[in-house]
Amino acid sequence: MLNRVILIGRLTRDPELRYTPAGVAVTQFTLAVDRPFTNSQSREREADFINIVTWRQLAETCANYLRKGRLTAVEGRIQVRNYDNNEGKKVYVTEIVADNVRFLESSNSGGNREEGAGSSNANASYGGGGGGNRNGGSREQQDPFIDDGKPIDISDDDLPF
Amino acid sequence: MLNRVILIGRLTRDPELRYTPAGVAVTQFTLAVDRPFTNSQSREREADFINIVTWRQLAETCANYLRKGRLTAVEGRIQVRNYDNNEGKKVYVTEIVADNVRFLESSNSGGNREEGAGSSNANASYGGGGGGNRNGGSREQQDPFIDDGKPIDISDDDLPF
Amino acid sequence: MLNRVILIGRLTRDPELRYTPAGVAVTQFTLAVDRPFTNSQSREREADFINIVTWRQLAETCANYLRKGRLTAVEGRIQVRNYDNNEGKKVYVTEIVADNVRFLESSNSGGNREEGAGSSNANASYGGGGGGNRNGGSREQQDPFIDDGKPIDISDDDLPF
Amino acid sequence: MLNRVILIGRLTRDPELRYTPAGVAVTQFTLAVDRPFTNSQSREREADFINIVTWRQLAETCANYLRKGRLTAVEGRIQVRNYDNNEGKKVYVTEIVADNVRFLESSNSGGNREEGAGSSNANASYGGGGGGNRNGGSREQQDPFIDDGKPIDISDDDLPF
DNA sequence: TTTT
DNA sequence: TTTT
Repeated sequence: MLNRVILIGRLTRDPELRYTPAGVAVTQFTLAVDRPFTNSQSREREADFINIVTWRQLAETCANYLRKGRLTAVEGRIQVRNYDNNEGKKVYVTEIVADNVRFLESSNSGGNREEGAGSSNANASYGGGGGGNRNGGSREQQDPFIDDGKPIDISDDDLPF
Repeated sequence: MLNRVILIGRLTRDPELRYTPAGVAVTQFTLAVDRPFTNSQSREREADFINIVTWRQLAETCANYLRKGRLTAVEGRIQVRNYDNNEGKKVYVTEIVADNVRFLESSNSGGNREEGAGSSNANASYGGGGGGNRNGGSREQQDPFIDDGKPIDISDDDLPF
Repeated sequence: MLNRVILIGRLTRDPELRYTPAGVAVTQFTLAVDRPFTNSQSREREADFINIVTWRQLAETCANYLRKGRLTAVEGRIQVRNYDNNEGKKVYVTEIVADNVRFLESSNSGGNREEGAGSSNANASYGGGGGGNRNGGSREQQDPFIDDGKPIDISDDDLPF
Repeated sequence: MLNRVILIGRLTRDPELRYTPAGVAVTQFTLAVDRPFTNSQSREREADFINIVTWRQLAETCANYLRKGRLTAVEGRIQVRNYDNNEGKKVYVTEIVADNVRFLESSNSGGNREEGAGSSNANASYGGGGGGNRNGGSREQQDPFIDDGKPIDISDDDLPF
């Protein structure tokens, strides 16, 4: 009924941009979010590694401007997908479907940047073009990301927008 | 670095209260949170089922007053634990460590209640006793909830408070 | 750069629906949000009274279904407007521009309801019609709500959507 | 009942640290938070200027490490105070009582810094010393900040912690 | 499988 | 494995 998440952390690697068969852009990345306390045994500060998914225009902006190590703010909703793995067992995947991403470090201010040309310090815009950006999402029965690289069996109808 | 989640949904079943070997109260429940859109194929409104964990004083209040079906608001942080399952494979568990829980329905206003005595419409207090309530949490290497019922191998030192 | 507010509280009175000269619906109400602690002197629990503004489709839904006393969740952004009062002094108004409102109590479950016909327990939908709902807002130089009742000098161009 | 705000913006000037007569540290600053859209007339991106208050340990950390222009994340609750001005009129002040502040730019990475010695890139810790940090707050009847500089009439009992 |  |  209400589902809102706000995170600030750093990308663990460069974002991955893909396209559904219907041509919809999807970008995934993982945010390392430091915990507010240190582990009582190791005395070390740990992090949670949280998977982020973005769709459409926002996906392309993220793919263009985010890089490993960059400090980033993400706003979105928690989504729990499930799919059947190769042993026929249900696997649950929790991820944040982002509808707002803020680049807190430009390409020349932080993070490690092995990229050739420095990218601009642009910010992700709210939503995309003419459509709502609140309802990005993916489907239930199958993990669109598990079949790495090959075209995936998703029609436009599967996407809730 | 910043990690905040706010959810409103309904309990899928009664909460489960346990105690660590050191006597720390832990309550778990699942919140069904309706998505803001309907599935484009089935035309049905789906929900995300999100696992919540609470610790200490808040755990006991939740166990006392929450019941299956009750509308509830939860505030907390996303935590990703992992443990090795019986096949030696790493399993990742995502859950919300709540530090604020609001009971939006009292025992006599909604939800289905098969419980004998009606419970009060009390609200969960902020944190507990004399300590901070922001840093509840569980440990990394082992799932404290997988070994259902039997005493579990967690010392007080594992708990970050 | 990022501006997000989530509140749960009760309406202090029935919402007020108006229309700008261009015909855009605006609904205002105030939420009483209990503080998480009691006043250290009076030992009483106090509340913050927070002004909410909604626009367009959401404004009409709120006007139709919300009533004084109802428990309500509001999601939006903080906005600080200012206008010159009749003494030529700048007055600052802080309010929440809501883009998501959840009715936590239907007409027959709580709040005081003097209304004749009971209204349904409908939920506010995300945004409106075909446009983005993220960018509701009001303008800077003049308070559209101060000139109570009479038509107000706002053209459609003033509204950022 | 639930009251949560998360902001990212830049300080409009250096923070101001004061002490109540009882010796409690209070720091105030203003955050300029860019709106997610441009003004439809001026085509310019505007900002909301939002007042932040922090108490105790967090107040001192903010005063030490924040400077004008720095990109900063703030988490807290909205509070509406009121006081009677010199004409006996009630004035309402809305501010964010922060319980978590994140320094997104260190002294050597951004913002304008006229300060002599570079300050460290420390982060505000969660809460302070031995006490809870959730319930910072200020009092209702009088504005502790209006009587600039001179000792102010607040006893410890006025402060809800 | 992880970031600074 | 799911709630209304």
